[in-house]
Amino acid sequence: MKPQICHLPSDCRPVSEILSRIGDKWSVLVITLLGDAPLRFGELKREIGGISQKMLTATLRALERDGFVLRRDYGTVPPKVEYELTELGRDLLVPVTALAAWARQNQTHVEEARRRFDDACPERTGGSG
Amino acid sequence: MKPQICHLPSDCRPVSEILSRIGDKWSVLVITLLGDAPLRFGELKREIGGISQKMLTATLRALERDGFVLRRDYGTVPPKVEYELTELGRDLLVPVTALAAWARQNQTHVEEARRRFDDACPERTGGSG
DNA sequence: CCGTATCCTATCGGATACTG
DNA sequence: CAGTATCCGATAGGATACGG
Repeated sequence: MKPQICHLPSDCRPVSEILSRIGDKWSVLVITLLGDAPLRFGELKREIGGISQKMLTATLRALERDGFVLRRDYGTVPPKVEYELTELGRDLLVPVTALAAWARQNQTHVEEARRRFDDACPERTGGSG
Repeated sequence: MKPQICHLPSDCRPVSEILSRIGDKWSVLVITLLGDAPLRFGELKREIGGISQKMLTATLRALERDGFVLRRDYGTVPPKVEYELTELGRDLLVPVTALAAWARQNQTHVEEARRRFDDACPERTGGSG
């Protein structure tokens, strides 16, 4: 997810960067789960229940690359790999948790707004006013 | 833009929902700009500088639908349409701003982590080999 | 058990042309 | 100026098969 060109004050670039990263699909989910406790690959997959190996791997790789997640390979047979949040990851968890709290608190407002919009929309979408 | 099925505790669903919405591409940018002042369509487009009409329209529609943005059509010729944050939108601005602040503060840490990762596993970064 | 590679589809998102 | 419709490339992401 390239952050595209941006002519705005310094606010936009890092924010779009982070948002594109953690807002991608499963990242917040993974971060939240790992914020609770370190988990193995399979445990994460089972907990999430709906993610493909490919996406879980990609998500973890990206998170690891960004320094949010630490991959701990025990090098055993059968393989055992544990993932845990780094300090940066736990740090990120704070504003993410705040956003999560907001989302839970205002969830119904958003849903109502959507219903209102969808109800008003078909009569409006043709013209303005 | 579906949030997919999710078997997790109540945390994940609304968060993924919100994150998928505002983390999509331009939404945070638009919200941040409108958080400063109401703006017309063309002003937004010029300020962002890199967004297409299609995407700006889509982004604003989605934001309007979710109740974050109010579309004010003056019904004049030539057309004049102003967009501003609703109360819900301004409310959302709070955790988003917090995340933005975090992003700015930790931007270098992330970049360093990426460099470290790319330096440590050059053969894995590309994915194809 | 922990991945990787490939295929395939849906969506994202830009460029462009057109309307009112 | 504000917005829509269409075409097109790029990417996200699931299903599956294969490998250590």
